Amino acid sequence: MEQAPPRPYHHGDLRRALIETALTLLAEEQGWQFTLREVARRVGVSHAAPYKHFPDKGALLAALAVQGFEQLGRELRAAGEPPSRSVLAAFRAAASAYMQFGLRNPALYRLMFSAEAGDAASVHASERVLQTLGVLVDLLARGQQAGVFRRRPVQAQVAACWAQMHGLTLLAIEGLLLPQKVGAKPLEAALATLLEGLQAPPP
Amino acid sequence: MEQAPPRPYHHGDLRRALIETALTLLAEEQGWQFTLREVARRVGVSHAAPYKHFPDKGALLAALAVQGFEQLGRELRAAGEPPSRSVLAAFRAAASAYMQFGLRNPALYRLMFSAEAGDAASVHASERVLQTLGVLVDLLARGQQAGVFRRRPVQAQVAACWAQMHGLTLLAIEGLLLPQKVGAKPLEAALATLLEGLQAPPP
DNA sequence: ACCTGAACACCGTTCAAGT
DNA sequence: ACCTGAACACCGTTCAAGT
Repeated sequence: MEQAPPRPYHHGDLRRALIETALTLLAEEQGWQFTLREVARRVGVSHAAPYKHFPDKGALLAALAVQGFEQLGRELRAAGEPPSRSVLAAFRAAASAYMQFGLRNPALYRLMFSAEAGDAASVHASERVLQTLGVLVDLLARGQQAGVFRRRPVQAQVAACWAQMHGLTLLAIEGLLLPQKVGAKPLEAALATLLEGLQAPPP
Repeated sequence: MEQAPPRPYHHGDLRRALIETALTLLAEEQGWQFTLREVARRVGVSHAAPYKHFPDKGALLAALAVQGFEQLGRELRAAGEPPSRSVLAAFRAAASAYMQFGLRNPALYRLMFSAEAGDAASVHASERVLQTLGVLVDLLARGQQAGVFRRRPVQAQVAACWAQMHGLTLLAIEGLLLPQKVGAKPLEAALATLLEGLQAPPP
């Protein structure tokens, strides 16, 4: 007798199916308030099955957050690793990619930084983020050497940039940066203010 | 017969008691995941009683958020309304007060900007915030006239400042701005970067 | 090894009924 | 007017038992 292909019960990889369905629900429900039972239902599996792959709901959420950081890291590198552009252009591109990731995946972005979602999510956030922001660190260092950025401790500069992008992204997600209230192009304008703080004054 | 004093059932103002107990729980649980039933239990009332004062849990959370915005507004005004200081000093004080409010009330601060907590919370956030940030608008306008700030659209500047403070506050709350990772005094350093972007260069 | 079904201790919310 | 008690339809999580 031939061995049946090792497709365990349903589709061979429940873990991945759970993560993908959870990502869908995260986007649909605009948050991590979706239920584990609903995830199981959609995947077509009993509500107890997920517990064979994740110790609890928080662990599943943490897995989503990790995916988010990896994706964001990829997009930042794609935007910031310069194919012969100026440091400034690369920096702008990276900052823009960061904010657009947040706007395209609002619920995921919030989850990535949400201590409320069971802590697990943000436990490793710290390390993941600093990896993710490596592109910015490089650009700031190069920009300082090229004389386009003020000479300041890079760690402090990257913290300021990160905070600015994080704040803008979240405010934009919540719809609090509406053009009527805050000027025509809030994201661009805020980025310009940030750059004025980073750029070295002409000698 | 004397009328008994109109203390309805328990302490005369269940609504306020619910809000105050909920604020305590919000701080204790580090988030709005506390249960309405637990609030009722602590107040000493049946779990159905809150529904006579709030249509649902989201409405109670919204009331907490409103309280938060009012408190933040008061603290900003106290810090920023200048008893004869320089615009720059007043601005620093206001920014610092903003971030310290967030660090002192992390769960409340998150709730105030949390669309997940039933939307109701952030529905009015937008208007409340712009009121709250009025102090900054004034300071930026005065600073521009005094020549200490770059002449830029004030709405764009205030958006940039707000985003910076919001981002710093949230990152600090999540513990992602640890000095080891990001330099000695991340908040001060980021504020300095912000100010370099706002301040007019010497002529 | 991987999944199911029943069960436990909870929720948020509703509603008739009490004082 | 303000609150209670029982009830409904859910959760997250556990665990013996199935294949």
